[in-house]
Order: sequence, then C-alpha cells, then structure tokens
Amino acid sequence: MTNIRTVAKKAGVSVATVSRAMQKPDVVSEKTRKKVQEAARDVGYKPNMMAQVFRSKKTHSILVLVPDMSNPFFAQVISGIQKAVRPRGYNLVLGNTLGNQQTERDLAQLLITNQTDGIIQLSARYPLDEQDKGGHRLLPIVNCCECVNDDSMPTVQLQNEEAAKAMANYLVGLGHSRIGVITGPPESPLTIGRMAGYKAALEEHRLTFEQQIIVEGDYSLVAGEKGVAAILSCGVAPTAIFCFNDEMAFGAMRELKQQGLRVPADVSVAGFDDLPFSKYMNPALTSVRQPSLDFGAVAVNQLFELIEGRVMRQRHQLLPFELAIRSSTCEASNL
Amino acid sequence: MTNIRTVAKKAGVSVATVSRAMQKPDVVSEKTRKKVQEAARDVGYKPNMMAQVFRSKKTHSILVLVPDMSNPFFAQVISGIQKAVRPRGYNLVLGNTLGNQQTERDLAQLLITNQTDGIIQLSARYPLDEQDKGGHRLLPIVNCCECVNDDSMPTVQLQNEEAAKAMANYLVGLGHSRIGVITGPPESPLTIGRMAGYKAALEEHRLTFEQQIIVEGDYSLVAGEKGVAAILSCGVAPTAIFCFNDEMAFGAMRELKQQGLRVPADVSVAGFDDLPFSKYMNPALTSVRQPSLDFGAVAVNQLFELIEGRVMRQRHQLLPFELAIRSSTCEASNL
DNA sequence: TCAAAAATTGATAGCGCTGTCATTCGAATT
DNA sequence: AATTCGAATGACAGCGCTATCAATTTTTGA
Repeated sequence: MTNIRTVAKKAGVSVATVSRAMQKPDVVSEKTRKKVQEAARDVGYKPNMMAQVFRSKKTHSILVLVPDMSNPFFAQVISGIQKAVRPRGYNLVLGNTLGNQQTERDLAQLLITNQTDGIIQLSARYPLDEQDKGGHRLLPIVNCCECVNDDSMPTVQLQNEEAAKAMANYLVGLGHSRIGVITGPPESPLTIGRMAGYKAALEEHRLTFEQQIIVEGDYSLVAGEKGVAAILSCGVAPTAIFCFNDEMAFGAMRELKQQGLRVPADVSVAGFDDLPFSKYMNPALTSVRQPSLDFGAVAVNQLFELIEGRVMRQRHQLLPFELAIRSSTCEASNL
Repeated sequence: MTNIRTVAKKAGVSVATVSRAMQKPDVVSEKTRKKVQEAARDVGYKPNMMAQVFRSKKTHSILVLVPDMSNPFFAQVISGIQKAVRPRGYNLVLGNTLGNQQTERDLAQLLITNQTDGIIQLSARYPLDEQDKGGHRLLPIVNCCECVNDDSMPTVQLQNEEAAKAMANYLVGLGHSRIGVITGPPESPLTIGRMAGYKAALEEHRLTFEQQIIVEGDYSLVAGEKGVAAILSCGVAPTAIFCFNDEMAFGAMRELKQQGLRVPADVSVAGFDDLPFSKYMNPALTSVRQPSLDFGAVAVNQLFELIEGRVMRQRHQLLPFELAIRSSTCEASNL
C-alpha cells in the first residue's frame, strides 16, 4: 500500500509536510509543494480518506432521510440538495426510510456515531430519540419540506397554508362552491396546514364546509383513485377536487374518467407540487408549484450554519409558492 | 468522550473483550457479554464508526452513480438497490453525476480511497480511469440498466433488443407499416440495441426502413415534443411512434395533441420503461415494462459477489421484459 | 484426577493520518 | 555581522478501534 510515508520518503520530506502539502497547500513553500505533488503522482498515492475522516472527525458527508425515493417530488428535492452540497466537497448519503420510524432512527444514529456530519430530514418528525437530543446545542439536523414548528430543528418549508388558501380561492373564483379534497395523512402538519388554508378560503367566501367530501389519502397514485371513488359514493359530486399532491391528482383524474366524468367540464381537478409531468397530463394539471430545487439549496445552507456553528438568523424559512393554472380546471358549469 | 476504554474500565474487562462483545458476540461468554452491554448502556457508549471503518477497512457503504436523480426510472432502480442493501447492513451513497464524466470519476475515486466498498454504475461507461482499473482482478463495480458488454465490469441489463423487437412487432401486428422512433443518444449501447430490435422486426415483415422518421432524443420530456415536431415536419406522418423511454412518450403525446392529431386514433404511441405514471396518462401509455426493482436487487447481488471475492457464475445478467399494452396504441386506420 | 484440548480473555501493536509543538531556515532590520 | 522574527518544516503522539498472539480459564476424556 502506498501511504503517506511512501510519499514522504520519495519526496525527501516529513509525513507532516506531505499532509500539509495536500490539505493546506498555502502553508508550504511552492518548491516543496511541487516536490510532494510529483512524488505523490510517481508512487500513485491516494490518501486514505477513512484515516483522514477518522483523524479529523469530519466525514464530509451528509445524510438525507427520505420516506420514499420513488416519489418524484422528493427526487427533485434531493437533486437540489445534491447540487448544493457538491460544491462544498460533501457527499450525499441516502437513507430511504419507507416511513418506518425505526429505520429512521437507525440511520440517524450515523450522526451520533460520527459517520455523517449532518442530516436533512424530509419527514415530519425529529429522527433521533429524545435521549440523543444533544442537550442545549442543536444537533446538525434540518427539516425540509415538512412543517415541524417546535424548536427541535430548523425547518425549510413552503407557505403551505397560504398556498392551499390561494388554490381554494382560485377554485371558488371559478364558481366552485363545493370543493372536494383528498388530503395527506391527517396527523401530518402538512395536511393540517393545507386544510387550514382551505377552510380559511371557504370562510372568507361564506361557503359551508362539508366533511363528507374531504377524504384522506397517502400521496400515492391509487390514493387518488380511491379518494375520488369515496367522494363520489356519498351523494352529489362536487364540481372541483383539490388533491394535496400531484400523484393523487393523477389518480383522481383517472378514476373520474373511469366513472364517466369529464375533467374539467364536469369536475375540475387541482394538485399540489407541480411535478414536471403535470404539465404533460391530459388535461394538463393545475397545481401549486413548489420550488423543489430551492428547498434543497436552502436546507443545505441551514445545515451548514449548524455544522459550522454559526448563529442562525432564521430558524424557520418559508419559501414562496406559485399557482400553475392549466387546463384541468375551468369555470363551474351552472346546472 | 465515552470510548471503548471507558466501557472496558466500567465493565472490568479489557478493551479487546469489549470490542469482541460488540462485534462478535458469539465468541465471548454470556456472562461477560451481559456485563459489557450493561456497562456500555450505563456510560452511553456509541462506537465510533469511523474508527471501526478505518481499522477494519470496511465502510459498509456502496456508491450509486446515477446520471439523473429526478428521472423516475432511476429513482425506482435506486429504491430497489436500497432495499437489497439495507438487510446486509450497508448504506447507500448517492452520486448524481448529471452525465458529467469528471464528476463521475471524482466520485468513483471514493472506491480507490477506501470511502466505499463498491459501486453500482447506472451509466454506460466504466467510471474510473484506465490506470485505476485494478489490474487482473475486477474492482467491485457493477453496471446496471445499461449494456456495457466488454469485460470491464459485470452488468445487469434488460433483454433490450428482444424487447424493442417485441414492441415493434406488436405495432406492426396492428397494421402499422411506418413506425417513427424517438431514440436515446445514438452512441449509447441502449439505443443501439433497441434500434437493432426495431430493424429486425421491420425486416421480418419486409417493411422498409425510413431514416427520416427516426429522430434522436435525450430521454427528457421536451425531447419527446421536439422529436414529434421533427418527424411531422418531414412529410407524411407515420401512424405510430415508438419512444425509447416513457418520458419522451409523454412529450410526444402532448405535441401530437398540440398539432391536432389524436392518440391513438391518428397516431399510436408506445414508450419504454413503464413508469408508474404511464398507466395514468390519458390515454394510458403502452410501454415495455422493465423490472426496475429487480435491477437493483440483482445488481447488489452481483456487487457482493465481487466484494466478497466469490467467483461469479454469470457476468452479464439479462432480465426479462413484458409488454404493457394500454390504450395509446390501436389498429392503424386504413386511409 | 490429571493432562490435553477448547474456550475465553488480556496485552499490545499499529492502521494512516493530522494536530501540536519544537526546531530550523531565510529574510529583514539594526 | 549580529539580531530578530515570521515562515516553513520536522518529530512525534495518539485518534478509537481491531487483529494478533499469548495467557488464562474451563471443559473434556481417559
């Protein structure tokens, strides 16, 4: 094995100098730096990163905990994280938790055991046990895309409530007075926030809230189908359905079609996320656009504030949304 | 810091015994194991994984090189890899290369520098320089989803040519005699294989090959739109278009609609991959189903053969395809 | 019961590197 | 030429753990 000592011998300098020449080139003289670089090249030296990591206690990697890799929204967020992390010389370790809390905990232990420098958590809960909470000082863990508003960790989140309210307002503005909703898991802060926005919009326009056209989903394609089936099965169909993510909206449109209803002529459908695909649906899906790539960038910034021990100006960052109005929504037909 | 020595002292045993009690519980007596476990719990001992990794030269992580994280097909493959890797106690490190060869090389250096135990490469090229090729013995690098048929690394790939041929045959069987194609990058083995299958089907039915209705794409949504535009711009439109992935098919369907052509009444469209979304398109997309999750599992198996130095029975694994026939294709209209 | 074999434990080196501190060198100043 | 001072380098400990081998204890079998 060619190690640092081989290089030192070849270059006729001490191991410390070799180390410095590689890690902090500005503190060694031009001449020795050249000498060392040549020697390293000659003997084909590759520093053993594991030794470096062990010694310097910096892994240069961060862990992303993601409940579901194959969800395209998360895939985009991860892309954003990746892009923000690479220029800093960090690597991404991916932890697919499948929503399982134990897996999440196991993976988060990587932080405690020095295997990673920080964590970006894409689910709603603090990934570690209470006992590992690191006392007064915040551990380098950042929540992204969900809204955990206690102070266990900094967050980066969308203006969720406002976004849902804006979409609901838009639908109401089209003349829809009965708007069905397919939500996320009811205990999720995301669902709670978006429902609050929805209700606020109804109240503003003095529309009555109907529990029976609100159904629960799990963000999957089939949840959209089942959701529509449930809504249709209990009486007069609403003229619009607001799905709390795009995949459920895809499912919803499919089921509506299956049941002989036209989108948007009979029922308007709106989604949330604005996946790249949504524009390509037929009809193209109206949705709430989330700045998915920015999420990653901002979360990484937050995380490095923690890792480098700087004071955080703002613990909870809110990112703006946009409405992407397309052809899956139209004016309510006046029957 | 509570390290192994703290535990040893507390338990009244040697550090070696503590190490053994943690790593190979079966070689220490029940009594001491209990004693050590208690002591470890009492002092809140978390082994420093970095020291372990450094010392034992096993990182228990594997690197996945992926050209584009937000491609849902890759996302699925990665999911499959993840699932196969977790039970072995390994973690996944994700390298988003964006198709950039330098990034790929940099990341692949993690193998050389002992930062990872193996690599699964989702692009078509060998990720390291020739000089790092490890001489006679194969380095633990496996290619997945692409077809590199030299012996630089084992591969897991689809029966590509057969799949494309089957789809082309199916379209011909519906009465389509002029079938446009939107391919991948022309130099890619994937494209070459699929084109070979397409041509074979034509020849079998004595149909003429028309270069002008074959256009190049890059697997993106917009490539599908542009591809259709290009095909339509040069004369009589074909009655079917075969896209070498589903995303391009989505783009193609959109552009066809935009140009006033109906799918499938005027033009049938077929894709490749069978993404979960494809079934939800309107019309639902006919496609070649790839066993995306199996890819991951098989690739991981191959990789561990290499890591554990076993002899490989089969260097190049072929996985089977299926045709998913849906409503974006139908019999050719007889004009 | 006692020697031999097996199971368990302890002592210690050292993985490859970086941090620390001491030393040396070279240029600048008097 | 002598002194000073900062820059550059060297020497070396030791990070926390595991591998190795030696020492000890327990078990086994005659």
